[in-house]
Amino acid sequence: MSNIRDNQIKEYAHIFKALSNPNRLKIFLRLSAVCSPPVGADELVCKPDMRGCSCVGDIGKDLDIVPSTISHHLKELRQAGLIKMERRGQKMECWIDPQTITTMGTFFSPGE
Amino acid sequence: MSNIRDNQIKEYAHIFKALSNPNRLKIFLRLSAVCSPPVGADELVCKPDMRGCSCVGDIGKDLDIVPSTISHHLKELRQAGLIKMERRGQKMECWIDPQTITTMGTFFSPGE
DNA sequence: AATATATTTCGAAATATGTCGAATTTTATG
DNA sequence: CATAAAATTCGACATATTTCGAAATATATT
Repeated sequence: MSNIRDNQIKEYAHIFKALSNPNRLKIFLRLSAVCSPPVGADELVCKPDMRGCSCVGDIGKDLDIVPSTISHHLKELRQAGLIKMERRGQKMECWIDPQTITTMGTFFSPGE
Repeated sequence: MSNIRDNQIKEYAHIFKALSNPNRLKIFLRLSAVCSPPVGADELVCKPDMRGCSCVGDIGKDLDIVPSTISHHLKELRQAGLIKMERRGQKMECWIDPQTITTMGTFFSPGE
């Protein structure tokens, strides 16, 4: 009894759930403000003047949360489709997925 | 240690949490599609051809959820600022708060 | 290879959530 | 006033979430 609309609703609910935790929302906003998406297919970049901004450890220091918790939250954001992640050496680079943000923008303005 | 930005983040998180449950999201979308805000200060209206659309019982029948649960969900949506409610006789009229929707629209398009 | 750094995985514990049914409250009607 | 209809409140229970610390894994450096 679960049609397509039902699945879409679950997807949106998933995204909202990912943003429903204040700490996860903070992480999201931090990434939003600071990081840009990868420029090429294989190459990831953060804004040069903000190097290292998107790593687990640094986010954790900012928010005073232990790495294991940050890792968990990032996983949730990723599974909801809000961010992307890729290992770069020891560190884990993560950035906002602009696709999903665009989709969400239209959600709250169905009129036009 | 909680500044203004921290409170704003909590408010947004509250809104996202309200929409994070599939059933609550369905209720929200149903109200979105069907009801219009009150025209005057004291007068509430639903679209004429959809009369009765926003009552607890009717929503419950649609979603196959008992009234007490619907009531609970509506309370959450209201407390998050997403909907407004007012008694009209035995029934409870509820409608989307357009103010909050507008606010949410800007959340996902900070650029312009 | 040994050590250091960064992250993830794995319990575990406290708290929160979703849902129901029963009882209560509010309003309408005979 | 007695009964019916609609909604809310209250307990209860199962499940989910948030967070941490310890242990494991991945990568870099000496």
